[in-house]
Amino acid sequence: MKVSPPRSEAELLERARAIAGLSMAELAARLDAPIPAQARRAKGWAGQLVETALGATAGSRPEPDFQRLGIELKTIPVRPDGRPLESTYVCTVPLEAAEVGHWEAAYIRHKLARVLWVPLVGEAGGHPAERRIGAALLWSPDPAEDAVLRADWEELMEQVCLGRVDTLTARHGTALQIRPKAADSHARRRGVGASGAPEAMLPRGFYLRAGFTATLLARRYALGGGQ
DNA sequence: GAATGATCATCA
DNA sequence: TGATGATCATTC
Repeated sequence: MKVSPPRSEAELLERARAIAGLSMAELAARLDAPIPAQARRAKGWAGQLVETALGATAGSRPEPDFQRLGIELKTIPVRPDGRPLESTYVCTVPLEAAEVGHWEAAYIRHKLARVLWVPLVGEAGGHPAERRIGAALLWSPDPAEDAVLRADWEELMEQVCLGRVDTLTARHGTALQIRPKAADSHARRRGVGASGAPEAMLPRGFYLRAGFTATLLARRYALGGGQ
């Protein structure tokens, strides 16, 4: 089944409302999509299905999911109490010095400028198909959140630029962290080595910590309704 | 291969 | 139990 891109923010939010309350199994049935037999084979399945249902366009290209609207779509697994089960992948970490600029122009900042969060409610360890689609939240970082992200990004990217990627672990950063992001631990990309010269290294990704996304998802209740 | 979509498996 | 590092599927 093919869904056309939403023409407006209102249309996107209406579509998100329309699928809220469905289980992922029910959404899969509507879209005539198969359900992976094993949970460990289903990484990314829910996210891609919700993309299809809402009419996202980017596929695996480095573009916003809703290009015309400048909105990024993120599904996020949450417990029934609303707390995220996992951290959230954002984008690849630029490992070559030439790619690094300043926060205002950073790709990750662009990517997080406007995000439609779609919670998928379920228990830890449950099959993704059993999760239920929650109420979506269209979010932009407030000044405090932007400041936190910026501070983390500057600290982390300084290390990258200095060729200290190998000393960076997921323990750095209060909201944003850097973790491996690859098919396996043998994958290699070009980056700034310890000597300052280009060197092959493990690709990394930026992830939002669960504590950060928990707070941002909770904001809707604090403000009395979100969207 | 490298980007997207993420969750799994393990250990502190 | 939660966080870290490793891994899985799909697309371009």
